[in-house]
Amino acid sequence: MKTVTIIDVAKRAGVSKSTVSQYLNGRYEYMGADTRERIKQAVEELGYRPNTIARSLKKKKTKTIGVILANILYSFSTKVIRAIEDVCNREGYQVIICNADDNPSKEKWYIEMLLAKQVDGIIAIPTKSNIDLYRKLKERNYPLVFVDRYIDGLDISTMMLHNEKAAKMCVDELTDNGYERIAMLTMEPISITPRFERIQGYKKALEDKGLKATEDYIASAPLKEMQTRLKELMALKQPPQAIIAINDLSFMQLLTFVKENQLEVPGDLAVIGIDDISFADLFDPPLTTIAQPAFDIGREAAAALIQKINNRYVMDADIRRFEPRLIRRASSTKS
Amino acid sequence: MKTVTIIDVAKRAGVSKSTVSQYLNGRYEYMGADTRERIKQAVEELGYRPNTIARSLKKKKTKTIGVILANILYSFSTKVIRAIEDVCNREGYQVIICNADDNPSKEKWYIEMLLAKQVDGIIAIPTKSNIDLYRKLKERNYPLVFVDRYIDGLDISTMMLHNEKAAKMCVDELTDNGYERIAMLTMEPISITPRFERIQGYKKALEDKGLKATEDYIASAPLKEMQTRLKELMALKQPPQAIIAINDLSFMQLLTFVKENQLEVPGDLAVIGIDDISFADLFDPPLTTIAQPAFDIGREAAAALIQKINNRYVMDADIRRFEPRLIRRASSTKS
DNA sequence: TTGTATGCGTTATCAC
DNA sequence: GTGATAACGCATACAA
Repeated sequence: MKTVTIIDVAKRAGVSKSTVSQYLNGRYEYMGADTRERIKQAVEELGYRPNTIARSLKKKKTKTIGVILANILYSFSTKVIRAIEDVCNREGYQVIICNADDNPSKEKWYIEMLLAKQVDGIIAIPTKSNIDLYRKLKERNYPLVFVDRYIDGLDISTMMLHNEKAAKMCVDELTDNGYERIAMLTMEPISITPRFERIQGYKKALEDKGLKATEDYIASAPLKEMQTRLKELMALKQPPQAIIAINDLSFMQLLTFVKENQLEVPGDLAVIGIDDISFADLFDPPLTTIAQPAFDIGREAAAALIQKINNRYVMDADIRRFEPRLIRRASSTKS
Repeated sequence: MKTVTIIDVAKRAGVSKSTVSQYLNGRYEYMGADTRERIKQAVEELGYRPNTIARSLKKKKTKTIGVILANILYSFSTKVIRAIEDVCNREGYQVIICNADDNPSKEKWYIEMLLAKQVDGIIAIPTKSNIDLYRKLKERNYPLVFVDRYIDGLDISTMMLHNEKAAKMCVDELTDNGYERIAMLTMEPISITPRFERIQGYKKALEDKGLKATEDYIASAPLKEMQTRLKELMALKQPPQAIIAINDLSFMQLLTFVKENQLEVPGDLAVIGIDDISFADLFDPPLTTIAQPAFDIGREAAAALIQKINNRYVMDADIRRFEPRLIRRASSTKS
């Protein structure tokens, strides 16, 4: 697999390699029509393919970006990635994906690798632990965009759901339907932005309605222990009449609990989940959800990153909030 | 963001860049302990990061692979990608993902880009249309592994489900439960490997059981028209008693149909689906599925590719079949 | 219009 | 043990 270079093409076409380079970069003004044709021929005959690596070394642009996320298996991440890849493809960029698994040292390793690979920019769903590294990049003016999670004091543009509003939508939908004892189910840790903000929004919304937000009703647990946690929650003297699942994974757990305990929804318990799970319509009864515009978020993140790469002006410290959307189905209606 | 190079490190440490290079590549035998220490210092103080691009240009290895698939939103692809990324990460490779959307020209464009980027190898869920390009790569001995789909006459190692067996499992499960009129629901086109083979397996399995496989019972349609197609199927003089969904997307359609027409499962209609959908346990009744080991497939694909890259012996023309697994739930039991 | 020379940041081959 | 120096494949300023 001997590689054919620009020199081979030049020889074949009987010109110098600069001329070929001109041709390859579309600067046709600088050559005769016949030369151009000869080069075209030579390129085809030799099956020549420019070596992007060499070009990158020279131009200091790789036309590649890196995306660091927790886990591509999460449907939000998958959608974000898909949207990012779409706009990148359109702009001639390619994307390297990195599953950091919410592991700071893995995240750090990926950042280092991406930088060593000279990627033109990075989109990340960051953990809080590499804040120093991110800060250094920011100081160097390195193109960087965050998604889903905000890191305080870093001033990096971030694309995220309007989490408080999403939680408020849940609460309002339930109170409108007459529910008063409303609990929230969340995964741990609760410190990451979306969970934190949704819990805040939940509390505020309850207060707005003149309801008290007791800590008892905020049920947090790691995924594996969620069934136990739910059992405790429902064993309170005053068990909730409705539960808000903070994201799709929690929602799955909640539904499993409902099913195993043969609770009637919404009769025994109303439920509503943030994130639009694929089978919301298929469940019995259909599930009310708050959808977040994952594709929009991904698209805008990619667009912003590319703008930064191109050195166009992008307001940094710019947290863009995306609107949640209530999809009303039967699981939250009046019982 | 002025880049600090190996030369800066050399100056700082008071040695030549060759020595630094030695150091960076771990050939410590060729230097004194003090030099080594000085270089280490210099690297840290300058925050030096080797430029992988330059290294790649010299070594003709990028430690990067490309993965071309139809759509990362499909759960099979997502799992495969995740597994690939895992083993690549462990081996120091990074992965560029490409959503070709089953569009041959997009696929071709991605292949060209990946080659231009000098990726060390490619894993693809190929369309049939770029067979010539793939053949050329194969002839050049370029590291290439296929997943999910087999291309006849190309002799490229392929990792895929034992599709016929999967279909047979469905049929057997249903006949064991007394069903005789068994239909199959599939997306179009039916020419791609998994669909084709599953349909074959379905036919054979029926014959094995002494049942006739009528064309009437093989319902194929694009996703959007599947509801109509199902209506037709169920309107036959002899409608099926059971339907096998050929993959998760078809299965979703089938379940939607069931729900909208308030059919009782498995009383009115037994159902079973290939691919393990996430809510199989949550549906009412729980859904019998045939799971395919997507992670294993991805892992083995990546392992095989890396072996090829390292020039270790890999049997090509080696189609590795992975075992489907029946997860028996209520939707296929005796009515 | 086309050609020459130089550099991008590394690695590798040899001298010293 | 260490240091020049020549590649790697391409882009570009400048000369012709």
